[in-house]
Amino acid sequence: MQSIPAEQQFGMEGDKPVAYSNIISGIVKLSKLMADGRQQIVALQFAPDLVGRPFDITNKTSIEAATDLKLCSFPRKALESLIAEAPDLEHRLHQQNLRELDDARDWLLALGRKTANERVASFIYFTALHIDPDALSKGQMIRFQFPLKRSDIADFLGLTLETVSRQITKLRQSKVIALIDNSTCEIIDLPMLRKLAEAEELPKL
Amino acid sequence: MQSIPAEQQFGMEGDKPVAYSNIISGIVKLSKLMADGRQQIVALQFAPDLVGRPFDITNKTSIEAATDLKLCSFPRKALESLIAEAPDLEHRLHQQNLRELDDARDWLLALGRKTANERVASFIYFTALHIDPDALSKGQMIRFQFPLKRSDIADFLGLTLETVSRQITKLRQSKVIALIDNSTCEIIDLPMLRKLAEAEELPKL
DNA sequence: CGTTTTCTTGACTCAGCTCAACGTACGTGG
DNA sequence: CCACGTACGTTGAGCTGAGTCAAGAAAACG
Repeated sequence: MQSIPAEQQFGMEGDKPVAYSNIISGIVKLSKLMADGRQQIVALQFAPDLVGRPFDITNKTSIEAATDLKLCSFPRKALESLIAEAPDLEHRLHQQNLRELDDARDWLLALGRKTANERVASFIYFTALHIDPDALSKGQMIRFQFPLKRSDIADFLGLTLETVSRQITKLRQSKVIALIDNSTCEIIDLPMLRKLAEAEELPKL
Repeated sequence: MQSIPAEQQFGMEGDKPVAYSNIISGIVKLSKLMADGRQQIVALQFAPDLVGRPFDITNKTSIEAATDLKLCSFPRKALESLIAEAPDLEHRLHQQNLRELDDARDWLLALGRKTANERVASFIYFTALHIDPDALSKGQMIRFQFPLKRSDIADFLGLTLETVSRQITKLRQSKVIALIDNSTCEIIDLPMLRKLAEAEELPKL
C-alpha cells in the first residue's frame, strides 16, 4: 500500500511497465504524447481498477496520478505468475479490459463526431457516472468534483482548454449544470445533460 | 464456414450479438451510429480475428462486412461454454482484446490530436501494416487495396469524405503515395508516410 | 449503353484554435 | 499582515482548417 501525489508518474521505468497497481482510491490518467508536445489522454481509471497493461506492450502510454492516489502495487512478474495459476484472475482482468475497450470506443465516437459542447457534456456525464452511478440512475441532483483541471479535460476531449472553459460556461448559462467553485460541479438538468452527452441512438433508457 | 457480401451486417439480432465468427478472409468494420445519423467506425478487424464481444454487452455497436467475407461462425452459447472449459482459449481472446484496446487508444490520439493530413497518412500506414507487416518493415515499396471506400475512411477518421479525398490528392501530389486506380495505393515515400503517421514520440525505430 | 454510385474539385462558411489580456486563488517570505 | 509570484481559469478578437453545398468526372453495374 502506497500513496502517490497528484501529477506524479508511476509504474514505469523508462518506457517499460514494472508494476501493476490496484487503485484503492483516486483517479489515474493514461496519456499519449506526440513529438511536438500534442497530448491525448486515452483513459481514466477509477478504483478498484488494476492499472498496468498485462503482458508485453509495444504501446507507449504514460501513467500518471490525476488526483492523489492510494495504490496497492505488485511487481510485474508476481502478477503474471499469479495469472498463470489462477484462470479466474485472468477472467476478471479480461472483464476489466473489455470495459476499457468499450470506454475507448465510446470516446472514439466522441472525438470523431461530437461537437465541443457535446464532448464536454459527455465528460461531465461520464465523470458523474463513475463517481456515483446509483445517484445518477435515480435521477437525483448530483454534486461532485472534476477529477481533472481544465487543461487535462482538454487533453481528454481533444480540445483546447479555452474551448473547454467556454463550453462549461455555456452549460452553466443554460442551467444544465452549476459550478459551486471552479472544480465542484452540480448537475441541474440531468435529462438535458444526458441528451447532449448521448446524442447516440439510445439502446433503451 | 459461410460467405458474407460486402456491406452486409451480421452476427446480431436486433442489438444482441448471437454469434461469434472467426474471420477467414476479408475485413470487418465495427461502427457506432448517432441518432441524427453521424457515424463513427470504431474498429477494423482482419483475419484471423474473432469477431463478437465476449460476455454481456451494454454497448451498441454494429458489425458489418467491409469487404466480401469468409467466416467461420459459432453460436454465442457454444463459444462461452468452450471458454469456461479451456482457460487457454480465454487467454488468446484476452490477448486479442488487448491488441484491440491498444489500437483503439492509438486512434484516440489520432482523432483527438492529429490533423486531417496526418489522419489519412495514419490510415494508409495502418492499413499497409495490417496487410503486409513484413514488407513494410523491410521498407519495400508496397502496393495494396484500400479496404474501405472514401466515405467509410471518413467515418473511421472522423472527417468528411471530401476532406479525405483532398488529403489523398495532397499525398499523391507530394509523391508520398501514388494511386494506381481509385482504390489501389502504392507507397512511394515510406519514411515520409511514417513521419506523418507517427507524429508520436517514437519508442524506437 | 444509360443509370447509379463513387470520387474529385471549387467556393464559401463556421466551429474551434491562437494569441492576448485579465481575474482569482493560494502560498511564501519580508 | 500584505506584497508578490505562480498556477489556474475566464473572456475577447481575429484567424484558419475542415465542413457544407454544389457541380462535374469517372468508375461500376445491369
